[in-house]
Amino acid sequence: MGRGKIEIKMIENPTNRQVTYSKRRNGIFKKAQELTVLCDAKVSLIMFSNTGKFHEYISPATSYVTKMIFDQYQKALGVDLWQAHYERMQENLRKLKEINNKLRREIRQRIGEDLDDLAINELQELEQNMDASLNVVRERKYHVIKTQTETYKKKVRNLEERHGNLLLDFEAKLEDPHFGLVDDEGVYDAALALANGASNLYAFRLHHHPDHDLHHGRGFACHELRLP
Amino acid sequence: MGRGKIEIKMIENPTNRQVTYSKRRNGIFKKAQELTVLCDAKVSLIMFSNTGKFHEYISPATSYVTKMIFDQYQKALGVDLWQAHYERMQENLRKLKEINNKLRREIRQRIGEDLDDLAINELQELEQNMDASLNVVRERKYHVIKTQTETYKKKVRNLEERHGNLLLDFEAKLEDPHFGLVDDEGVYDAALALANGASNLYAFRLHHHPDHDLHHGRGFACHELRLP
DNA sequence: ACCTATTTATAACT
DNA sequence: TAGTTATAAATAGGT
Repeated sequence: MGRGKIEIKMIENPTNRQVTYSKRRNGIFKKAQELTVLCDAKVSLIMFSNTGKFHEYISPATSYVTKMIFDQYQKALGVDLWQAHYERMQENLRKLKEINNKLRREIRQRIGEDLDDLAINELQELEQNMDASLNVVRERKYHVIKTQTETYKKKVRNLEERHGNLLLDFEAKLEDPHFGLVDDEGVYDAALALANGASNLYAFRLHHHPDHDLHHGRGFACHELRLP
Repeated sequence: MGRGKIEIKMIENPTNRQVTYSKRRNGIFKKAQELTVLCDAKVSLIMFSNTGKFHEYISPATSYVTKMIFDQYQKALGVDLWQAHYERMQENLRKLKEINNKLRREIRQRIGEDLDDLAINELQELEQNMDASLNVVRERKYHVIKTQTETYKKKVRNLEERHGNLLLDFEAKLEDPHFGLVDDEGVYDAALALANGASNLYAFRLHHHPDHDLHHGRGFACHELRLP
C-alpha cells in the first residue's frame, strides 16, 4: 500500500529502513489501540528497532476479566509489562495537572479573581475579550428567547385553531338530526369529553432533550394538556 | 477501511466483536511479522480477547531480549509498590480528565462557544455572571491605571523638585565669591553639565517587568530623562 | 514533515 | 466460520 508494491524482505538502505520502521510502528500501535477499544481486548506490544530503540504499547486494563487474565499471565511469566505503562501514566498525570492549573487560572481570571499579577495590557486584553464574549452570550440568549417564543406562539395558535375547529364540528353535529341530545348537562359533558379526548391527539412532544425546554414552557404545555 | 467507516468504540454486538477481533488480530500479526522482516526489528505482541482467549506473536530472537529488559526494569524499581498505586492513579487520571473537560467547557462557554446546549435560564445565569466578572476586571484595570498614574506623578514631582533645588543651589553658588566665573559661556556650560550630570542620579528604573508599564508611561519617562 | 498514488486492510454482507 | 467486494486506511516513494 504505497506508490509501489514492495517485497517483504529486509530493507537494505538504513535510512529507508528507519523511516519505514517509524511509520509502520505507528501504524501497528494505532491498530493495537483500536483493537483494544473495538474489541475490549488487552494488548501488550513491545518492539525494538534493529538500532536497539525500544517502543511499546500496553493497553490500559479494560474489562475486569481481561485484566485478570492478563495479570495471571504476567505472574506466570514473572514479567511486569506494566512498569513502562505506569511511568507514562505518571507523565500523563503530571501534564494533566499542569493543564488543569492553567485552565483554572484562566477561569479564575475570567471570574474576576487572580487579577493582581496581570499587567495593564493583559488586563486590557482580558477585558476586551470578556466584553466580546459577553456579547456573544447575549446574542445567543436573545436568539434562544426569540426562537422559543415564536415556537410557542405557533404551537398555541395551532392548538387554538384545532380546538376551535373541533367546537365548530361539534356544534355542527348538535344541529345534525342524528345527534339529538336530551338535556343541557348531557351537551356539556359530551362537549367536554370530545374536546379533552381530542386534545390528546395534539399533545406535543418536544423533540430533543427535556433539559432543553424552558421551565415555563414545560409548565405551559402541562397545563394546557392536563385532563380534568 | 471497509464497506463503511466505523467509529472507534466498543462493538456492542458480541458476535461482531468476535469477528472483528479475529480479523484485526490477524491483520496486526501480519503487520508485526512484516515489520520484523522489513526493518530487522524484534517484536513481542501479546493479546487477550475480552473472552479471555490468548494470542501472541513473538518474533524470532525477541523473547530473550524482551524478558531481560523487563527483568531489569523490575529489579531497578520496586514493582510491588506499583500495583498498590495503580488503581488510585487510574482513578486520579479519570477524575482529572473529567475535571479538565468540565473546565474546558466552562471556558468555552465563557468565550462564547458551545452555547447551543444551554437552556435559557443557564444562559441568563452565564450572562449575569460574565457581566459581573467583567465589571470586576474593569474595576481592577481602572485601579491599576490610577495607581500607576499616581506613582508616575509622584516621581515626576519629586524629580522636578530636586531639579529645581539643584538649580537654586547652583545659582546660590554663582553668587558665592568662591565661585567667581569669567564669562557667560562658561556659566552656561557649567550649569548644563551639572544639571545633566545630576539628572542621571534621578533616572528612575521601573520596578517590575517592562510589560507592566503603560506605553504612554514609558514614553513619557524616556522623554523626560533622555540626555541631550 | 507532508503529500498522494497505490496497495492493503477490513466492514458489511453472503 | 470462511469468502467476497466496496470502501476506508496505510503507506512507498517523492518533495
